Formats: sequence, C-alpha cells, structure tokens
Amino acid sequence: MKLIIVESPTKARTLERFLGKDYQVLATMGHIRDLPKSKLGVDVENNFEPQYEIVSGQKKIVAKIKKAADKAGFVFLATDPDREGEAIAYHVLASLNDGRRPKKQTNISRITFHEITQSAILAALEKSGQVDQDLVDAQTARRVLDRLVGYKLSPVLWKKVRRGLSAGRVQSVAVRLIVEREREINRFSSQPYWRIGGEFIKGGESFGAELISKKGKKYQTREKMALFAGDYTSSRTTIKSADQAQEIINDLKPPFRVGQVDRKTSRRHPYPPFTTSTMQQAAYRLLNFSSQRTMRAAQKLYEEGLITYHRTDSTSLAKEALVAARQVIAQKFGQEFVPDEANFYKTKTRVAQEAHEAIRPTDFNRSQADIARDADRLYQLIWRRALSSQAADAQTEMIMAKINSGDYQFIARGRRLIFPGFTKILKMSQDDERLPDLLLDDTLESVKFFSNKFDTTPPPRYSEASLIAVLEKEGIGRPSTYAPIISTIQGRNYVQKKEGRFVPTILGQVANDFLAKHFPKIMDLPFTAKMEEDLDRVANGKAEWHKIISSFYQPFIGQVGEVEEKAKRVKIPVEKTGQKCPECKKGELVIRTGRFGKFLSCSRFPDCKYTANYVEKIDGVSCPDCGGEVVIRRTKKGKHFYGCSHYPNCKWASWRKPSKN
DNA sequence: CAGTGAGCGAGCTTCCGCTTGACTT
Repeated sequence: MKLIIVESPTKARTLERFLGKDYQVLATMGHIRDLPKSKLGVDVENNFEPQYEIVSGQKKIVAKIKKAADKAGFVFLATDPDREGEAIAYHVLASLNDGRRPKKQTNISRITFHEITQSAILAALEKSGQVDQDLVDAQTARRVLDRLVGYKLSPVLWKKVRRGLSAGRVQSVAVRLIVEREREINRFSSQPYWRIGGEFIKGGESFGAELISKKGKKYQTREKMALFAGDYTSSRTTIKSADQAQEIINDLKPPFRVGQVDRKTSRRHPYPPFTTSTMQQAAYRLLNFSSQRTMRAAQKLYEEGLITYHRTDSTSLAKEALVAARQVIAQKFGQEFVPDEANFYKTKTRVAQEAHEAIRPTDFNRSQADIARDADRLYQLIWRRALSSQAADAQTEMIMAKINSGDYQFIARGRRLIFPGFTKILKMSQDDERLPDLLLDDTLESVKFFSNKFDTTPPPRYSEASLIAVLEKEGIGRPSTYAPIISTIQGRNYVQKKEGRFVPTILGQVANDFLAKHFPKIMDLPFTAKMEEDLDRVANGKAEWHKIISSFYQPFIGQVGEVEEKAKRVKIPVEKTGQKCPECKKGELVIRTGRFGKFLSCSRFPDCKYTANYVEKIDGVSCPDCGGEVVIRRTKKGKHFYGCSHYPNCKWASWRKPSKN
C-alpha cells in the first residue's frame, strides 16, 4: 500500500480512481502549518525564524496523514507543482518528522504533475524526487514578508487612524488603485466635440461615411486618451461647437469622388481558454456574476468532475484535451473549423506559476452541465471558450473607401464575414456591414450631411472584473485570492460598491493617503514585481532568503518606528447628510462610525446628544410583504441581512438581496 | 435575523495564499 498526498479532496478521489487499490490518496485541504494568528510569529532578532504551528482546524487531517503514513510502505508528496505546493509538501514532510525536515528522506518522495490525466500521473510516479528546499525557502520568504508588512503596518493604522484597520501588500494597493481612479474622475472635465457624417448613394444603394480630414489634417473622430484631463496633445483637429460643424457642412460641395479603395482579409485568432482571472471577467461581463459567485459555481462544477481545476493561471491544455477538442469541433461544426495544428497560448502574466491546466470541460462532448442554474450557465461559457480556443481563425474582409470632396475627405468602412471560425462556437460573430461595390473615381451622389455631438468621458470606476484584471497584470494577488481581496477591502469599509462599481469611502481615502505618504515604497505598484524577482532568485539558488528579508526589514522597521513616533493622528472627516438635527434644530445630521457601524448624530455633539440609526436603502426593490423600502441591517454578530423599513410593523427579512418586482 | 453608539483606555484588532465545509431565508 502506498500513500499519496495532494491538496484537493476532489483530486484525491480522481487519483484513487486512476490508480486502483494499491494506493491511498489523502488531501491536505490547503496549508497544514502556518504562522500563529494572534502574534507576529517571526523572530526578527533571530534571523527571521518563522514560528510555524499546525493550523487550527487542520489537526485532524495532520493526524490522519501521520497515521496513514505509518502504515504505508511509501509516501508520495504530490501537492501542486508551484511555490505554495512545494511548501505544503515540506510541511507534510516536517509534520511526519516531529516538525523538522529529516536529514535523509527515505520511503518518501516528491512528485509533480500539471494535468490530472492518467498518463500524466503514471509518468509522474516514475519520476520521483526530493522536496526542493530553494523553492520552499522562496515561499518562506514570501510568507514572512507578507506577515511583517501586514502585522507591522496594521498597528500603525490602529494608532494613527482607527482601531481594527488593516494594511497589506495586496489589499492596500488594491484600495490605492480605487482611490486614485476616483480622483482622476473628479479632476476630469468633460469636453464636447462633434463628428460629421454623410450619406451617399451608388447604384441606388445608400451607405454612410465619416468625415476624417481636411487638406490631410485629421479630425478627432473618436475619443482619445489625449483628451482625458483636457490634455490636447493630439495632433488632430477637434470640432468644438455645433456652429463650427455647420460651417464645415455648408462648405461641402460636389463632386464626391471615390479616391481609394482598400480590401484586405483580416484574420482573428481565437481567445485562450480561461484562467481564473479571465473566467471571472467573462462571467461578470456576460452573466453579471460577482467573482465570489463565479467561484462558487466553478467549485461545484469542479467537485462534480465536469471541469478541471478552477484556480489556475495557465492557458495550456493537456494533450488529451487538445485531441478531444479537435474531434468535437470537427464533429459538431465541420472539419473546416479545425486548424491544421493545435493552437498554443503563451501566458501573458510573467509571474504565472502554471501549476494546473487552463479551465476546461473534462469532457468536450458535454455541452451542458445541467446541475445548478449558475453552474450550468458558467459551464457553457467555459465549454465555449475552451473548445473555441482550438478552432480555426475567423476571417473577415475589411473594405475601406476614401471619398474626396475638394479639401475634404470621408471614409466609408465595410465588413464581410468570409469564415466565422472560432466565433461560431463563441457565438460572437458580428453582422456584415454592407458597402456597394465602390470603384476608383466613381462619382457619388450625396443624400445628406449631419453632425453628432459627443462628450469626452472620464475613465470608468473599477468593477470587480476590471480591478482583478489590473491586479493580475501587475502580478499582485493569486487566482485563489482575487475573490477574497474584493471582499476584504469592502469588509474593512475602505471601498463600497455603487451600481456595481467601486467607490472609495472617506475612511479608505484617509487610510490610503496616510500609507502612501509614509510608506510609498510598499504602496507602489512595482513592489510586488520586485519581490517576485527576489523570490525567483531564492528559488533558483542564487540568493539567500534571510538576506532578502533582512534588507527589506531593516529600513522598513526604522520607518515604522519613525512614523509611530512622529506622525500625527489623522482626523477622519464626518460625512454630512444635509439634514437638520431634529432635536436641537441648530446642528446638521452627520454619519459617524462607531464600534457597531454607521449611525446618525448631531454635528454639535457633545452639546447635542441626538443619535439615530443609519439605514442604507436598496434602490429599485420594495418589501414583498408590505411594499415598504428594503434596508440593509446587521445581526448581533455583524452579519448583513435585508429587512423592511417598516419594522417592527412588518417583519419581512431575508439573507439574500431581493430581486426586482 | 432588528442593541447600541463618539469621549475615558481593559484587551483586542492585523497579513497572503492554499484548500473546503457548515450555518441559514
């Protein structure tokens, strides 16, 4: 009997099925040892020695693994093939040896595989090795750094801003992005601009064109980044008033002659299959799922064996899956939809660890999941995306015709689908845009000219999806943490969602400004990228983890001490409501935050002691029992729920947000 | 499922990343 250790219980079941009765497979369910929660747990005086202990709630599993290992003839550590997985393997090894790594590993070895297929697992069992101490050291450095940053910075906030706050390498940068975006929006001043269009006729067929230049000098036709913040560095001419637009229109005279016609075939390559991040972004865009809801649905699909692992940063597919996808495409859509060679995708994010496959159906023949509704809808996205990633390119003929009129030049664009390719599977093929058959020197009849007003728009607030996209691009956070980050920064009341997008609270801005002023290095976007470079050097045996941490910690802790001593406590401005105090009738009602959340009180406190509950209303929905307003309330434990504003007259309440009507 | 509340200063709060359950309308 041989014992195999993996991280996920679903994976354990799959392996047992592949390997039969000679193997027992147990799951660690994540990390089994970690730093203590209630104290720093890093001996900064003694070479940053981490004080690991068994994670509370994991004691049973550790005991079970120990017992099974004693009985087994051989143990394979098959945790995920990445930095965290190597660390888990190390901690299992250490747990089996009373907390220490044995000098010699006998009857125990480390194996890795990137795909959960029978062939990959059998190959891995043949190629066993030892736990890679350099990689473990890199993880230790990561863990210790995050603990030092989090547990040293947070108390500074307790002292200087408000009790109970938190700061960290990831969450603080996420908040910063939202705060800075809001300020960019506030600074923005919208500028109107006009675009001029014309309708022409050839052979009885009418079509539209847009004015693009005068004497070769181009007009502003689309909003460009240069227009943000009123910065006119663009070389284009902007039409700034309706009068100016009308003058140009009055100036347009026949003949209207076709000057140039370009036809070219554009090929569009399919999209790579989903990673966690792109799946969350697509589910938000197409299904309006939050990242948490997406992950809950994905978890269900994974546990049912319908998809591969859903926390991944890889876009590669197992060989078996490539073959299967090509077969299914041929069978369902036709051989012409199968490219000559399989499509491969490079991972864009530099920090990707690619421990798993991309997210894909385990069986491409199954186009529906038919379990829970959310899960089924998500499954269909995954199926389409993974399958289409192996389909042929889409081909479109693009037609661009220039039309001259004196000094002025118009452009007409047409589009004709030649071959849908992958877009047929993704269900995203665009309609053709017809143009009559225009030839050089054709003279056209004009029907009318018109102008349309546009306004430059500020950059949008972040949604969950767009925030996660930026974090991933900067290498901040991991597939397993994107959804939790979103709930942390809201739970700390640093940001709130307004119409599905993030707005910083006053507290968020104050805490962010404090950190950005005193700890600019940590709040900087490249901080994590630099950390990752250092960790790579540790993993490759080119740097020593204690030295990396020490060179960070010495200046950092000096700065912490200085700020604790010198920085003034920050006053958090109160939010005004614009309503008069009903008791003294002199002060204004303001929203304050106490130990139990927000409440209303008089601005003249302590002279006037009026207080009232602050209720947050949900727009657009009403109480299903009495038609009153729906408000957010909290239980004694602080959990949110939805109730009726007419309480206690109406006792309606719900955990879930009531839907419209 | 529905309190109170800021100001005093007891003892408390806090990180990131890996994994699932167990509690409910």
